[in-house]
Amino acid sequence: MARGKIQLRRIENPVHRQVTFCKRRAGLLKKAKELSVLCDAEIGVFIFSAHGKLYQQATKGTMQDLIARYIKYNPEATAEDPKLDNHLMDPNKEISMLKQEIEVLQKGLSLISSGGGGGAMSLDELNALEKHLEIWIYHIRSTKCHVVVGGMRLGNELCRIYHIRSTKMNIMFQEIQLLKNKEGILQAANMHLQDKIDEQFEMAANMASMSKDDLEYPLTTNILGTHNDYGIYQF
Amino acid sequence: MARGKIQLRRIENPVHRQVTFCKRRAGLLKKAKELSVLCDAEIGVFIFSAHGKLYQQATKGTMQDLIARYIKYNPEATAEDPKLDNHLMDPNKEISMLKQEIEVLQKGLSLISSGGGGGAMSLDELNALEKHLEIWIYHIRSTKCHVVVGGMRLGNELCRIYHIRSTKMNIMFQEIQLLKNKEGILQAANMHLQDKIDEQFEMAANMASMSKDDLEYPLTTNILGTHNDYGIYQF
DNA sequence: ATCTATTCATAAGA
DNA sequence: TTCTTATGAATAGAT
Repeated sequence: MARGKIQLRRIENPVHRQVTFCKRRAGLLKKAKELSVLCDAEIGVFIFSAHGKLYQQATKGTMQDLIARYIKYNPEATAEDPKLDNHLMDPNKEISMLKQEIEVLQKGLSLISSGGGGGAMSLDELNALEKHLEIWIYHIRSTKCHVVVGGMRLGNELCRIYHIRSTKMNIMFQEIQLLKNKEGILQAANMHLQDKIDEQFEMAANMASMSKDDLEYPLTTNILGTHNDYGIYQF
Repeated sequence: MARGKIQLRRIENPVHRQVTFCKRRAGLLKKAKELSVLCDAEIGVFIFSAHGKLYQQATKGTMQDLIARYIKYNPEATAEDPKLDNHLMDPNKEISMLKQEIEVLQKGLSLISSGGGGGAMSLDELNALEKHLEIWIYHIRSTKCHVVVGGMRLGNELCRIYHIRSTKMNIMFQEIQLLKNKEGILQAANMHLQDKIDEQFEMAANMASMSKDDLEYPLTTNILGTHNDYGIYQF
């Protein structure tokens, strides 16, 4: 509409698209407000960006009320939709239902996160978790979530701590690599020493007919085993 | 906006108002369609005229789906109300809040379960989970939702999921302790071996007058140094 | 409705 | 984002 007409199709350049989205979104909401004021109309607009973010405007009252009015306007159209039906049921009943669902979900989450906390979980914990996971998977499958975000704000402090943790984990990871390398070197050194001992044993045996058993130290190669034999986890 | 600017207030002349309503309504819906196409957004508009007639447009899918999406997203419903007391708030708003909370919980749980089948989580699974969490937190951070009060429960859930990272760190910490122990054992084994070699050397020297230098291996005790000499960090 | 004179919205570039 | 500016679009008022 300015400095060159544009085609009525998706703008491929992401930067241009984003800029245009900002401008036109503002323009659309402004137009809606103007129309509402000038002509005494009640208008609702909601815009989901490609990334799933919601922008909305309700020119009179709340969007909730507008939606209620919309649903009331053509009841037969929405009657089949169970999602919308929920909003028409008894509020108290629905609230208790939802709270129950939340409880199930919270149980699942707490079991998982606390159970995994110390490394190994007890058998009882595993059984309980399994049971809750089944319930929970049922809930997820029966819910079509095509919505990305719940509107939550993560405090700056939490974000900062989060990144510090990332850094610390990286350091820990390096540390583990280093220790593994050292382990490898020590194992090699031990084998070398064992070889030397064996060698010396041969010499000594040849010279004095000693018993070999007195000089063998399997500790160095077998007792520790390989690291992964501990079986706690794998990197 | 032509042949004279107009004031942004209700048009009193009913004829003018009706004409303007027709024109601008068409313009608004056209703008909505354009924005949707150009920027790949999903937009719903509904207009109730002063006399209660409904005009609507859903740029993708149906208006019902859009409303369902809106209801599931619904950051506004939980954002406005500073009152936290569940029992005193508007039932509709509470329902929206609870649904949002459920969504958050399901999201977190789905991340966890997609990785962990039914048993303890491996570190690999935790890594994958962590990656998902980062994306998730990114989404949360990039959402300008003014939700402050989503309630203690919502915050706690986030924290609980967040602490899965702690689980990973605990595992890493255990791993490091384990490696350090192994290092100590290996060092001790090496010293023992070195002692045995020295011992054998003495015997051999006594028997055959060999040079001690041929059998000493300082590698085992000095080259690696102690673990903390690497100085990367301290717990 | 249709027509135009204007005002508005906005694409492109910084 | 935000600002500027040249242009295309939308539309108020007349027909």
